[in-house]
Amino acid sequence: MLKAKEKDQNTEQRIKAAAQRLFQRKGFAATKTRDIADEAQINLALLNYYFGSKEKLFKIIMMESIFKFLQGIIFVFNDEQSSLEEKVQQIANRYIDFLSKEPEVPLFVLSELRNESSDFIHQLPIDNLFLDSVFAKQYKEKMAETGSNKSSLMHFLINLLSMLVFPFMSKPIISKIGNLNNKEFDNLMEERKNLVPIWIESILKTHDIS
Amino acid sequence: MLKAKEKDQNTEQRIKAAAQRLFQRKGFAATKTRDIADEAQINLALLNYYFGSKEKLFKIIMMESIFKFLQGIIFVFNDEQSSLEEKVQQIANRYIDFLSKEPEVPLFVLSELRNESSDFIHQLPIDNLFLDSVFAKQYKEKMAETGSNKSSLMHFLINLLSMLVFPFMSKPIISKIGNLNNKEFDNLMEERKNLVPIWIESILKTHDIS
DNA sequence: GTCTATAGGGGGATAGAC
DNA sequence: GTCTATCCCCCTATAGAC
Repeated sequence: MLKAKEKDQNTEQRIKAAAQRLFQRKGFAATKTRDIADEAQINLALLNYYFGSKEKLFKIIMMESIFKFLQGIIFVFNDEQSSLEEKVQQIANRYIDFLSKEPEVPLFVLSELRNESSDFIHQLPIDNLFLDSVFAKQYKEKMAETGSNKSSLMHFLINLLSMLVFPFMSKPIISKIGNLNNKEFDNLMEERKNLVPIWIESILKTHDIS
Repeated sequence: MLKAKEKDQNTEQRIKAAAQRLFQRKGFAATKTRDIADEAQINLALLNYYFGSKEKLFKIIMMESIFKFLQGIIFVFNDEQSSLEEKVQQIANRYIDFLSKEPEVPLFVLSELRNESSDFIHQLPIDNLFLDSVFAKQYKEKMAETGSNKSSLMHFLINLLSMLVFPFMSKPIISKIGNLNNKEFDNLMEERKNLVPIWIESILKTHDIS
């Protein structure tokens, strides 16, 4: 099905939009070029005309998805103006908003990434982007009395991302376990925008990270 | 490659073990029956002889994986003897141990589950298993003063599972961001056995879940 | 740029010998 | 139970007309 705003898009954009939906929903191997052509309502041959091959098209979608996935944090990490607490709130807002719109992205990225043959990860320019970030520096300062090390910093990041991203990935199970319909699930996620920063703060105050 | 202890297994077991490794690592669509036959070092025709079809074999692996994934919590939920805090510690121990051995399970289960056409979820006997559990009852009692509702209970469960499961699913990205080798990553996970229960407790004491 | 037709190969499954 | 040989569909990709 074409979405409303895609009706006047050109062919290339239509193919990309269709490919994104299908790849993200079903993965590379389960998505057939015929499905993409149908979804975009274009002729199958046009996929190769514009993108060369299924794999090339996939790589484009994957790189864009990874970028979106990291976008939520990368730009916030090195903001010199905001405090650590403000950064946490920023990240929470960005991720919940983003994932409410595109909930399939993290599962898509991570499940295609697990195949070690795909070396998307090594291409990413994030080598010490986090460890040397303003975010990490502010964390160390805040934890100076308690004594912080790399482990505690990583736990901090893991906890933040876990609480924001995992619920969207596990939506089917969470909804089933909690007997939630879509609206109830969305409300729960919206609540987490404010709750996660509070919880993260209370974890930091625990001071038992040693 | 055959693992050591599989050398003396019979053919059926070998096929299942190989199928499990490949399905969990690459998913249904990306796994070829020929790959499974090679991995198990058996003749391709034997796969159909024992299991009928690729899909039937897959369903067996999937049901077993889902069971393993839920096993970590289901049996703990309704233990009448242990306190809520003990249950949290139990779940942390079980999940970290299990996921350290079989880290691919959650990503496998969740990525195959997202395809709504697969109705594995509806077959699961977990309808009000959690909401009516001893675990949930104990949570309500503990939170009685603060005032607890279904939302806060679900947030509690989501936080617990997130902090335990997500880091294993995102290992490639976490390792890359934190510049961690496998040993460092494993150590970090082992630390979380004790840390997650502490953090969960400090979140509960926040009393800002409203 | 867009279409039809088809090449070419891969992959699931089975027949039938042993 | 295990093997070889093979069927046949489906999928990606392309040639070539318009």
